[in-house]
Amino acid sequence: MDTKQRILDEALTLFSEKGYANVFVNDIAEKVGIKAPSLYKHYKNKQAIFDAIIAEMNHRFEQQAHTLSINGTDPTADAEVYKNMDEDHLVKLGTDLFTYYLHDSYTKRFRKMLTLEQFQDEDLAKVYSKQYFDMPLTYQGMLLGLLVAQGFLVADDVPVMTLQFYAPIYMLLTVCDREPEREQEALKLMEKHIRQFDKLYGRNF
Amino acid sequence: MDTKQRILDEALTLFSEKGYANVFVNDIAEKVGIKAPSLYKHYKNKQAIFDAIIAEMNHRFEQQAHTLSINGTDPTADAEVYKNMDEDHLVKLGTDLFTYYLHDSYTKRFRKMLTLEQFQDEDLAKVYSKQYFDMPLTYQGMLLGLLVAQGFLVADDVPVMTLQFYAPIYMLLTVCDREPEREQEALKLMEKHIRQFDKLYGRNF
DNA sequence: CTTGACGGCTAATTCAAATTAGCTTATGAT
DNA sequence: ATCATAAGCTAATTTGAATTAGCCGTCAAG
Repeated sequence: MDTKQRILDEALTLFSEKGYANVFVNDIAEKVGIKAPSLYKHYKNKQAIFDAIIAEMNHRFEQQAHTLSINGTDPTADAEVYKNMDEDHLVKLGTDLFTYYLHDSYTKRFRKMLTLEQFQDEDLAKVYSKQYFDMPLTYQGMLLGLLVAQGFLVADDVPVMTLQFYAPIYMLLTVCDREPEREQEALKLMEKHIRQFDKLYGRNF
Repeated sequence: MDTKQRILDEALTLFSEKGYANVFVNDIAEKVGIKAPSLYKHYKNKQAIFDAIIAEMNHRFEQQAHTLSINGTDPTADAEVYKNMDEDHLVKLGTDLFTYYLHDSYTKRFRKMLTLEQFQDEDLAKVYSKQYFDMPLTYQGMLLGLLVAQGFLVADDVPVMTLQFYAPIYMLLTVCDREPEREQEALKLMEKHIRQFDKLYGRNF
């Protein structure tokens, strides 16, 4: 990886741990293995580093949204997968989602950085909500909607059902971001949550 | 309110909006209506202001925990209240909880400040988790447990049920902290969530 | 009625962090 | 071969925020 990219990488790590204002260009340079003034050969200033990270993040998010919407708007593709879904599959779905979000290096650092910067301006607030509230609800809503269509789940209000599926997962994720040592506890609770969710929605009510 | 307290108050407001590092003692002084150096007549330095806020927060949290545990460990008190609970009562319970947490000035500012500072050190992380994860689950678990005991709800795993009740409320709260203009949307979703929750747990499964 | 401490002010001072200046070396294109 | 550029370095410089020094008015206790 070239220096320019490594700067973004190390800066992102630091920003996600301490927040923009608590990171000094010196810290970033040190991690990269160069002196602070050399950073300015690559970026105009500290803010430009932050902006570049946000730009890259938006780019990745867009790609992700694009991918999801391609898969998502082609019900036949997913429908096959979920044709004979059962509780264990649903648990795996949730657990994989959780584990991916929790451990994927970019995902994790972006999320933590956004957590710390979300109140700085409206744009960041919107990005956060979109990425961790609206999009998951939309996407998972499509999946769960499929399961309803398949007769695997029963619900008269899919958006609310989706909220009830996702919110506990989201909440446990934020706990683990803060206290990584609680991951096992969180995973256990999550599995119980999904099994219970399946029982609740798995039959008529 | 005397100056010493007003400093804490204005500082808390600013910290909750911009985070500790982005607030200058000058800003605080200005809000209080004095010059920066005068702050030092009341607090040793900027950090001491932050510490005093945390101390006050811990104090309030402890009082709250104490109050809750008094009411909570006396089932007869709450049992009466929930004897003839119905769906509308449950909606009111959740809505009140949500509205209180969202609008109470101290609660809101403490929560937002903790959100921004939660990764700074382990203590703050623990306080956050305790206050917004463990305690609500414990306390609401007791309430819901009572409703189960009354036969109003049915569940074999109360902790998971509680998570499913609380997590959506928590998540909608964080959305509103970030984008206050979404409050109405959030309230509507919340009401639907609770009604659905009641339907799900209101009969055997 | 005076004195001391409380709380405010202005004018420094300090200090750390961001940024700029200007030199050096390597390297790839002409 | 040389020259332009990229990318590093050290040594300033700038800036701005926190803090300290030291002065002043008020007021309550003696």
